[in-house]
Amino acid sequence: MELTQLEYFMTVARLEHMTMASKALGITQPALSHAIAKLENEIGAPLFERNGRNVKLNRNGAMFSRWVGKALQNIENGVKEIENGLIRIRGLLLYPISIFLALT
Amino acid sequence: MELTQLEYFMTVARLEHMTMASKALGITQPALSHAIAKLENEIGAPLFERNGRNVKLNRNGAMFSRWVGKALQNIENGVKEIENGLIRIRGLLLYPISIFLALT
DNA sequence: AAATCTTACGGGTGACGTAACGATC
DNA sequence: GATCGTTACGTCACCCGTAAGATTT
Repeated sequence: MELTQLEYFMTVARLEHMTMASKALGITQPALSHAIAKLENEIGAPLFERNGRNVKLNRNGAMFSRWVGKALQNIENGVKEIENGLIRIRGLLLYPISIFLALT
Repeated sequence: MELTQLEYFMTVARLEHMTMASKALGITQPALSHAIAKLENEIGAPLFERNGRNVKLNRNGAMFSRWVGKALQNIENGVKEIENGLIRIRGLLLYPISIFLALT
């Protein structure tokens, strides 16, 4: 299980449509279909209901998406916190002067 | 950024030692070193302090590890919830009877 | 010199794209 | 028959392992 898979999963979950999700993600739809199938395989249970025309989260998928949403949010927060803590001067990432002084 | 990278990161953060972490993860140490460097590159800032002899989380790494820990926990919870909600009969994953009855 | 991390480089696996198929309305 | 999802298959990128280099004690 990898983060790309999980982002694919969240996009399909939100749009409930493989083709549209694949376009939103910038990959082809077979690739997306395959990735979702692989994820379901790894989890050991299907996450969507297929009725031939569209896809929709089933009970497991709904539960899982809540946790995955939190996980992706946490990672995003972590990255943001680092980005906010640094300042960029002439292409170099440096600590703000205030923090630098506090550390020395 | 991928989940494997993040698990590598957490292991190195915990053990503060590339070689031991690589053994714990079952990969070679150059591979781990490379993976960590790649992660730091993607984030845009170093996450560890190197003093030639060992590695230790720096300020950014410490912040980031807190968020990543939460994220990995979230994903683990999601998988667990699915596993606990299902019962396995003759190789098939099925809802427990109680849930099945509640839905019908 | 021993231990540790980093850089260089080559090979095998897997993700993705194109094509063909299946199914539903 | 049009639209959408799945399966088949080949290619290219990337991860990892082996080897060599750099650095600290």
